[in-house]
Amino acid sequence: MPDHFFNKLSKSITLTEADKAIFRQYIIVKKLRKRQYLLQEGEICKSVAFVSKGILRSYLVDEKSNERIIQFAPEGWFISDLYSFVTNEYSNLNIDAIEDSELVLINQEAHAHLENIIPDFFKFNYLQYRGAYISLQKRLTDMFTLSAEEKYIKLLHIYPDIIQRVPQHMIASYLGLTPETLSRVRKKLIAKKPERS
Amino acid sequence: MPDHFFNKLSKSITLTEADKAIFRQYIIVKKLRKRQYLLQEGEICKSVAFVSKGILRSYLVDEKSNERIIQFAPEGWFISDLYSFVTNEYSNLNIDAIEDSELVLINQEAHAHLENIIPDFFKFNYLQYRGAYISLQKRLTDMFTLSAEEKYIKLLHIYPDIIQRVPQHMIASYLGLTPETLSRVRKKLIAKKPERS
DNA sequence: ATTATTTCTTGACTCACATCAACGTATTGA
DNA sequence: TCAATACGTTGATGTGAGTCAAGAAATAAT
Repeated sequence: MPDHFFNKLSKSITLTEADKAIFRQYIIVKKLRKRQYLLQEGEICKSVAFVSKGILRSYLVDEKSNERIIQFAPEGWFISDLYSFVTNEYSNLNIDAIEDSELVLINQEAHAHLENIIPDFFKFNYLQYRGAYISLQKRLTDMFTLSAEEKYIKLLHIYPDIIQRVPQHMIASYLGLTPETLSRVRKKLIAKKPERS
Repeated sequence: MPDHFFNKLSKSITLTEADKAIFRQYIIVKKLRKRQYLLQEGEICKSVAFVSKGILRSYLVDEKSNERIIQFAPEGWFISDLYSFVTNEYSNLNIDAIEDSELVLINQEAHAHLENIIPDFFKFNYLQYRGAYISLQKRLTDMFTLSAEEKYIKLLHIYPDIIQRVPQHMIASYLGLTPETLSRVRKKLIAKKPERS
């Protein structure tokens, strides 16, 4: 089951068979049904999840109980509330499955231990965080700079796959729009550049 | 001059005198006058800057030639275009000094080399990136969730020092507001809760 | 199969913030 | 010291996206 996970690691670092054997001792494979929570606000985020199948989302719920999606994680991605994971503070994020999914979980102790005994795993996380920071910065400037339509088009180019798989109102939430606005944006776009059949 | 820099590192990792001696071989101390550029868009970001005195900003300029401030870096902070620094692609960011400033520069080669020979420096950067990612995520959700007034109040609480030192229109730009809007927000706030003398 | 639930669309209306424009006040610099 | 430039305020007006409400389509559940 964790093959997909090992493949992911192998893209950035060198993993020996011995390393894999160690990993297997510490990781937990878990399935999640659609709509099932991995983390609920108020809990402490005890593990990082690698998605080997399916797709999850992290989001927070504001005072008016609107959901704000922070991140989608389809297969090959990691998801967690890093803040809570690192500080052991209560999370204000929710993470749940959008489709039936399969995960590889690494809990706090395992994560720290693995980083210690497998230096390349430490390096892997270094690269992950650095990369995540860089892309989040891009996203932030886009959110500032772009109109609703431009945001949607950009997402369409960067993650066409996610747009296919995820309900439209979640896309809207991720982009910081209302479902109504996104619906109108799409209508306008379809009028401009009709679907080829 | 790089004392401030060493202090900063020492807060997260252990630095021996030998380590410091190595650092001194690789770092460059540089002064920047107010309004002077450290990086201009179209260049490749060749170094990471630690601010030991003064304050810098990174920003991008959109089609309508509005400035969008990404980050302020007062003393004790790092600034660079990490994307360009890591990938060697052309930067679309500008970095300049808001006040006369003093920097410690570490260029790409030095940075990579120092990470190799001083494992704790590697660890330090790991922590930096991780922390930067976490706080950027908070900022992103704030930008989505909060009104102009709430954004300003939040900034006032988190970085009161920066608000004191930086022209108001730059605060507006950082918050994704126009100077006019910020001016009106402040007027309203002062009316509500008058300055104590 | 048909009810229930979730998701998407459309229209009418509102509003927070942007834009445009003019002017007052600091700061800076030869 | 007196332009010049940078910075901040205020008012009038515009607009993109939100809100509210109602119904249509699609999906899921029994």
